[in-house]
Amino acid sequence: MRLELIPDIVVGRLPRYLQTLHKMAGEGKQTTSSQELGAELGISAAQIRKDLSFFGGFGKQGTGYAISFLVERLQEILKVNQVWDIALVGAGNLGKAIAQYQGFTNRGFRVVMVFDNDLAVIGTQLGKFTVQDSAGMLQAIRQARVKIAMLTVPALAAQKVAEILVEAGVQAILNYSPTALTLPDEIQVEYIDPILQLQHMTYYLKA
Amino acid sequence: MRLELIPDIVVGRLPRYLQTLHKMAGEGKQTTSSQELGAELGISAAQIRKDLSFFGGFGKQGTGYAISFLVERLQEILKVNQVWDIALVGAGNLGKAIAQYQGFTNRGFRVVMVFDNDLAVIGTQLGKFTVQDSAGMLQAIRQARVKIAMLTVPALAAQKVAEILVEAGVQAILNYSPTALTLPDEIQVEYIDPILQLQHMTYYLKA
DNA sequence: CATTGTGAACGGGTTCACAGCA
DNA sequence: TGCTGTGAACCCGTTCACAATG
Repeated sequence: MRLELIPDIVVGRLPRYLQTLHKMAGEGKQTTSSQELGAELGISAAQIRKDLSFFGGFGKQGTGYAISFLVERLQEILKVNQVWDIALVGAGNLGKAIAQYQGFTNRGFRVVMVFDNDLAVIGTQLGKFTVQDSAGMLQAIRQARVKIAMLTVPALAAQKVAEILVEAGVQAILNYSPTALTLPDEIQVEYIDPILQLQHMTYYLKA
Repeated sequence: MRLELIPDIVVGRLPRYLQTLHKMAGEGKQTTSSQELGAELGISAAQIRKDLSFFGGFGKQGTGYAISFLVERLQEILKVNQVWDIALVGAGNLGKAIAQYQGFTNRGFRVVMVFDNDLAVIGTQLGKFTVQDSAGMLQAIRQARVKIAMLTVPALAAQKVAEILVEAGVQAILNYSPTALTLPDEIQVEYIDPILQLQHMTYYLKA
């Protein structure tokens, strides 16, 4: 369910703005303009101004936007001015890679638990995590009040696992399994499937 | 560059149709309707019919679409009725996971070479690949006429590596690095960045 | 004087509704 | 009768253009 006081497509662009602003800040820039930000992202200046104006007048005529100020506003809007705990389900190759990924920190997220149902994997150490038995997943997630999960299980298991996650109180799922999930409207679901994106590109390739 | 005889947004939905049709075929179904397919994907029936009609009349009034026939047509349209070779650049945690991923086969893709610039990794075995020195990347890709690359290198290296890939003749890049790439218009680029998708979802979460 | 914020114009994607056909 | 294919209507996101302002 995405209640649309603000168009969802606008919300979807905000993280990209934030990403580029972080990069600019890292380069020591203090200020930017809708023009400059747009050029970096391949988005029109007018669109960036309009998107930001949904949330308030963050800029100054003549000078543009103060980067650090805009970063703070966007973090507030996206609710990433806090750290969200994430449960990772599926400790296969991909799950292992994600569990060890360092890039979540400082962007509002951290993995706090890893589950699998494979006896050969349960109990093994994965970075700083011990892989837990997914039999106890519902309880563990509910108790820790984790609201976000990443799903890296085989396609056939995804729907079932997702339903358990929802029952455990998870409100947002990032699904790496190549399957569309059917879940209640109020659950946020995003998909990552490299094959879909590759196939999109091959359409445009010369044989 | 995406020349628009067919709207790009339509092309982007075709892989999803294909994915669901594959699943239906695997369940033994022979036929489906725009209604049924749409329900599965959360897309309106009218939209599916209109999308498909850009490419031809694939259905039959009264009965719907023959799944195997539609799968073949979509594979043709997306040019995945062949196997595309992929070069993987970056043999870190994520690159390793992708190199060993079994899901590309039968969807039109296979990884054929893996590169890295880290001396500690070059020469090591990664599934059935030996990690090659990225110093020889340009030559190797050019010689093998590889047209698609996946990028799993650190953000700061991504732009530079992408430029080498383009020089080597790569026409499509799937970029897992959290950076926007600036490349010639005719190069296809798609991005995978879990943080952008997580931040999109947190907007809708209750604190 | 550069650049924002925004109402109005525009364009294109989605939905509607129905004719056509197995 | 059931479902496709499609022109027309509709809706919504993007671009335009300019007044406002530091």
